[in-house]
Amino acid sequence: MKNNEYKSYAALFKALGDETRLKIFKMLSVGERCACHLLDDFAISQSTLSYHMKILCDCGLVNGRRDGIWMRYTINGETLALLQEFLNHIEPESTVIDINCCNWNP
Amino acid sequence: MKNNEYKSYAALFKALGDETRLKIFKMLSVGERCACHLLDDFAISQSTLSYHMKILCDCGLVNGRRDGIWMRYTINGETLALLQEFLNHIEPESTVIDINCCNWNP
DNA sequence: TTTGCATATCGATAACTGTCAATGTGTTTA
DNA sequence: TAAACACATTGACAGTTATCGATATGCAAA
Repeated sequence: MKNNEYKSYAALFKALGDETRLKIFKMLSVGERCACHLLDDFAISQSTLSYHMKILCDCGLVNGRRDGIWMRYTINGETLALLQEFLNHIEPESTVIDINCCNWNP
Repeated sequence: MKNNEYKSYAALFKALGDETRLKIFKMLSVGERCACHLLDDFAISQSTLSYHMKILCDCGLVNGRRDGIWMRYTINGETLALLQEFLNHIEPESTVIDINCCNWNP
């Protein structure tokens, strides 16, 4: 994994690191949803919702499409798969000791 | 999933939403590592590393143990598994249309 | 083409974040 | 016990973030 790719993955985690956005993302997992209905589910203003949707879309986790006067949002499965893969590839080897650490003497 | 659990999961995502912390977490996946060696790998001050380790430990993603004058860190596999499970359970149903949305007329 | 609706953008603002240097705390060794 | 070392905490500060109200933009129906 190239070094600067961490920045991209960090952006994905950060996007989901806000409670409101995480709930929105989870809601989208059951299917396409329009902004007006998302707005009904949260005690936030319309401009704030738009701000959060922009963050989710900009990082690639969510796709938005215009349908007349409405915006309809869906999860971008490819980006989600990338993130799942990244996380699933982390397997903690808790038994491995850092034998090179400082003056480690077993 | 209870409503307030989103706050906990958001905290986990947020913890990994910083490039430095994400790299640290990935490094720990190969085994236990002490703070002094982590410090060598980043161009940050000792106090900043301590700040990041506190965030990773507080949310439960990382365990720290004192070993003499050193702190040795490992990934908390249980919390990681929870996060993996959360993310893996999100399966985008892109074909599902929000038929209840506004005045949808197919 | 004017009006009305849904959404995006802008400007302001309070709160939070990441960073450092300085200092405090806990542990080991001389 | 004193000194040295590793790490944590504190205070300060610049940058970022989440939020809102107001305004702009884009679309559709009248």
